[in-house]
Amino acid sequence: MPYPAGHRPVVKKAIVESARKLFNRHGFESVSIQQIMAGAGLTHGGFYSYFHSKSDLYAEVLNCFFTDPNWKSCWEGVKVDLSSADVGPQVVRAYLSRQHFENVEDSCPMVALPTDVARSGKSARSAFETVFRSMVNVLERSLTQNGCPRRATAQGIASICIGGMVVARALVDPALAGELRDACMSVALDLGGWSKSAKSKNGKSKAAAASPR
Amino acid sequence: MPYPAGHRPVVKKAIVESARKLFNRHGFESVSIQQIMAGAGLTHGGFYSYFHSKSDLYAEVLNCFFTDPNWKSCWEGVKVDLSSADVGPQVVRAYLSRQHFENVEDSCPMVALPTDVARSGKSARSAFETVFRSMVNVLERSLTQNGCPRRATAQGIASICIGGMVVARALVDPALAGELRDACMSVALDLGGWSKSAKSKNGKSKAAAASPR
DNA sequence: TGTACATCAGTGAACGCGCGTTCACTGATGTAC
DNA sequence: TGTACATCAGTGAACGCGCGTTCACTGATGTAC
Repeated sequence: MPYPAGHRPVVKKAIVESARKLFNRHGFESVSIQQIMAGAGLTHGGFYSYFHSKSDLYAEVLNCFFTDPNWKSCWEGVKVDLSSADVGPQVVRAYLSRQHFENVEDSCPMVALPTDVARSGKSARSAFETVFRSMVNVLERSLTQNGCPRRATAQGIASICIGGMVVARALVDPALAGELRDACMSVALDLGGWSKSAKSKNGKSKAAAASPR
Repeated sequence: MPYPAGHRPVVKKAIVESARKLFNRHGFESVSIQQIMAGAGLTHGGFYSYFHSKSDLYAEVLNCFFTDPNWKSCWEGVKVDLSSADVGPQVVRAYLSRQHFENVEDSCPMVALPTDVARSGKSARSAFETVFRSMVNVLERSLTQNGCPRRATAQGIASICIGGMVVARALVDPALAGELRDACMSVALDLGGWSKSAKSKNGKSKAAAASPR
């Protein structure tokens, strides 16, 4: 063997990483196996000793994303502490950050690939669903308890974050994209009861800031 | 000529319509010119007498969407009266309706194609931006006046609608997709001050319903 | 009205190309003796 | 330690295929006389 016994998993991970970045940037259809393998420093022929098909790799890319407990690659460089009580606003701020907006390659797959996934098979959509459920759970746990439907609010906040980023990436005008990210961030923080005015004014004005009348 | 003089525009429109439906369903890359032309009842060879390239057609499909002042094809069958004062909640309800969720072919392109557009050239993204600005404007005009940043709220509502639908389409579990649409609808209506509790209780509880504490 | 011609929308064969996938082979490594 | 062999990760040529695009041609229509 050209490499130590434990080497294949390392190579496999390199292929998945290469694929993740290329898929994030160009989508599923526009990326060839040759490009993916080249990104991992290999030739295309060896691909099928690691994966059954291109679709298989796609599902694995999405699943790997979920496997990472800290969603590290979701917003590379932006620290999110899952054990913190402040995790909700942290997630919102990181998700809608300029960093996450610009870093397409390391972006959350829910932002980069949602419509590709919607057109894909069960395994890809199942992986996507798991990622989404995780995000909603994290947000929900961070909402303070009361009688309101916290789960629905958490789903709404997640949708603003994902939708805002997806739309921002599709616009031409960078200024509008920035404005949209800011708007979504303030609305989302407000919905969660995490906005600055909420903290300073205690429980009443935070809702008023998001609801215009 | 095999057809009356004014026939070419009709045929061109048929090609655009065929392309719109196929792009909505399968994305830009996965649809061939042969399929598009077949959908319009023609063979592939004639395509280039109507369009310069496949990308050209793509931009035109998106532009046509904007051209339609009533966004008819956005939610085929769901009536939205743009002159009504209630247009905001009408748009939200139509956008997140089960009908719009299921009707992929006639779906709003911001739901079906946002990531395809994000990877495309300037013309496609410019068309997308115009559609988005229109949606935000319609929502903004429907928000009642007060000192709050109505534009930011309108952008947030639009992002919930688009994001909620994009995510719902990518999930495997239909029940979760339905729950998500409902959650986004209630959060969005609440943000706009259009929820039922807002109407009945007058100005205070509508905010509380969306903000969990 | 009838004939000859010009127009041009649409056809379908052909082009080069890159794709996903297969597979016989290479050659570096580990193992047996 | 040295030799012969087995293993197998990775290579690269080859496969059939469908793509976007081009273009010589067809044949139905409109026009001129």
